[in-house]
Amino acid sequence: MIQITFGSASEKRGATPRAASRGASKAGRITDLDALDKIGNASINFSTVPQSGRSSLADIARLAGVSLATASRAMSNAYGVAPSTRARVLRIAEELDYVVSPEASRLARGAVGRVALVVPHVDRWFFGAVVSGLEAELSDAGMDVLLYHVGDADDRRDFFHRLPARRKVDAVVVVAFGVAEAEQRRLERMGVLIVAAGGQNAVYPSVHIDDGEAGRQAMDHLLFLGHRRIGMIAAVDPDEADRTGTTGRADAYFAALRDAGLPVDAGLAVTIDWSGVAAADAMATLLSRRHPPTAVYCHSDELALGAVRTIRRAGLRVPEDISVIGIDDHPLAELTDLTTVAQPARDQGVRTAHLLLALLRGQPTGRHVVVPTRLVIRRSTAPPTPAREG
Amino acid sequence: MIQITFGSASEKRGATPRAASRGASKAGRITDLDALDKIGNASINFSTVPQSGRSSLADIARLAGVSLATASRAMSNAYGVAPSTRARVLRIAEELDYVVSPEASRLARGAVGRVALVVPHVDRWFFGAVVSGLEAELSDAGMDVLLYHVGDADDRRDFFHRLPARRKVDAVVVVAFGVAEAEQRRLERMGVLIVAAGGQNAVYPSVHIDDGEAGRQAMDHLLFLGHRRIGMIAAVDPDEADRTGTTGRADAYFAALRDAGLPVDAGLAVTIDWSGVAAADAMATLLSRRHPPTAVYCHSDELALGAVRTIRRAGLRVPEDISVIGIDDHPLAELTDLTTVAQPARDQGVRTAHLLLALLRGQPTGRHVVVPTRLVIRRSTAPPTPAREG
DNA sequence: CTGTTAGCGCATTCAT
DNA sequence: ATGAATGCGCTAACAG
Repeated sequence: MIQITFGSASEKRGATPRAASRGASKAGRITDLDALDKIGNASINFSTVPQSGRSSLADIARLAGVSLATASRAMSNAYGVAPSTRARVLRIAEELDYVVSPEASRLARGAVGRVALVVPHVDRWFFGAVVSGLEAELSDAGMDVLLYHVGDADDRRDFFHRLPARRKVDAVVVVAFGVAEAEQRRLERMGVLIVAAGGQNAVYPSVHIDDGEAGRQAMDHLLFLGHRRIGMIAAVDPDEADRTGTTGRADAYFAALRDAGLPVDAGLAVTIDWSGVAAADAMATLLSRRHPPTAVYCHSDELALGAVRTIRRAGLRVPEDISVIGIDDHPLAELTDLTTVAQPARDQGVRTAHLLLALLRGQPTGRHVVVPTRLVIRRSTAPPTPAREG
Repeated sequence: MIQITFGSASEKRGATPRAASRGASKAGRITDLDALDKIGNASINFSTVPQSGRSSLADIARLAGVSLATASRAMSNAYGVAPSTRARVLRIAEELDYVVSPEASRLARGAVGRVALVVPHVDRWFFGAVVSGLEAELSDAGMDVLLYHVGDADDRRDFFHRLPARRKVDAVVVVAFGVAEAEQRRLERMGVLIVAAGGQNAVYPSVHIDDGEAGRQAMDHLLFLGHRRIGMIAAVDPDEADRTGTTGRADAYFAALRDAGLPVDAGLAVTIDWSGVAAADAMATLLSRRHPPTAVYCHSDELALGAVRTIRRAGLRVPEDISVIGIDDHPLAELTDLTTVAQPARDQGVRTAHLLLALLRGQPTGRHVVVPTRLVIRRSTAPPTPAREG
């Protein structure tokens, strides 16, 4: 027979039941779900649908003819209960569609099994991808994922003031943003594990790319192609001014120029916030120089696309007249033939989750994971045209 | 009357404490946080950081010289407590950095104050934007937001099998995807409110655009420009075959053609999944026709960008040789000068949250909200070139 | 307005 | 292996 149970308790019980259900569901999804529906109740009418979890452990215990304690053990502990008893309890629970009350369970146990994700922009690709990776691994580990979106400075201030996740989670993941010192202290008052995903953050365990290296790969590619007058469209998060930010991408620009023995033209580096349209404007600025660059290094693909738009509108071609390179390997970079330095986004989320879980379990682990980036050459970069080099 | 409130008690505490802290924060964010940190403890050393919530309501009550009940009331109820008493309790709580235990509170209260977001792709712009809107409104309302990512068919099956959110939430929001009938039955067993965001879903209260109308706007624009041979790159979610899907965008294509008295060339409509690279391939297919279209209507901006890439690689120009239109108004559509039918993404999330909250409070409300779309003309569409009309 | 008293549903000692 | 008894921290009657 199909032997499935749901809810938090069942999640800890080991693989047996789920394996069984998978085995029994070869027939396909729909059929499978239908079969499940038939367990315990045939009627599907909405008003008749038994609301899961309307019964308590006590009910189960009574029906199974065991004590509350035994029922509890049967539901959660791997041993300490006779196999036959356990089976009986589980069956009853199944029939009643019983689910343990997470509130009660957690209250009694003390643990919470939840983690908070603090994200500045869920709607930007990179953040979404990181969150996606985090969610997958964390929920696989049986944890619930709470989402906190701190878009603007107000959200942010409010979050750190109120710490709404306080006492609700075992850990918090700050996704790709720097945390100011004062904010750090607030965070620490939560008394929970803190890790950073996708942002260089020395104070917390973290996984991130090496921004300096990524920038260097972009710049070196441009230099290798023969460009000597390279512009930069740099971005900073307006809220990050005083934080442990990632200036690595900007530093790389100057370092690469210096190492190549090239002069730095202050007029060729413009700093904006992370906005494509701002980048478009910035590109216009660069084109207004007496000697515009033959190539532009942008801190992200989105910025790069903004630059490309302006270049095209000016009647120039990419890459024949001006080369453009970004960082990220945004999905649309492939569609827009943009050369870029790829960073694994989802993977950073996945790894952060692993780091987090290891830390939570007290397993030994490194505090920082650096994931590699790599140059992806497409059609937005090429050697400079002699005519324009002058 | 129904008198429901959500969130942990401390969140409802009224404006007094927060107002006070805000009042003291005129000096700026950092200083402000510093000030907060100083309340109750001066030492910041990590090992000395008082873990918030290590004290219980009982402690507060004792220190404030009141009973547990009064302390509880002071923390959560708006009235029934003498202002002076309440102030005292609140102050003590503040000093001890006390936070109510959500588990205990919810266990005793019965309510949960949480909602689950079920999302197929957090890393795609539209979904991220909807989630962003949902999160903002829901957390403003004091609700916690649980995220469930059901990427592929396996995730999906697993979610509906296990219903991991069972008993953990007051409501679930399915973000932009159809729910098969069998899945509906599973969902309903959760016995909670279900609403749909950003997807046409007749069975649940929902907010969405009119896909047929959106498609019609795109097609009509193309027709108005004079195009007679229009291709379509249609997309369907591979997992959505048997669900209450949105075929509206595809239907609009045929309806528009019919209304314009134009013949339908089966070879000009190709259906793929929601992938830009697949769209690029599809465009190649269209270009391989004996009479390629002079304009292409794509079900999303991402698909449109894929089409544009192929067109350009073929040495043709957009829009001179072939016009391309999408749907969404993805942020990058602006940067890539793509003409499109804009749909409000974040706003759909916001409105869904409002709908959800109203429903939860038992307030009267319509079951379905349709948000408008509008044509955004950029530079990827133009009248057909006579030479190519042949 | 405030204090007393029961639970909320479950996980754990202890016993047996 | 199982049962009885406590307690997790808080809220909601119910008195006073």
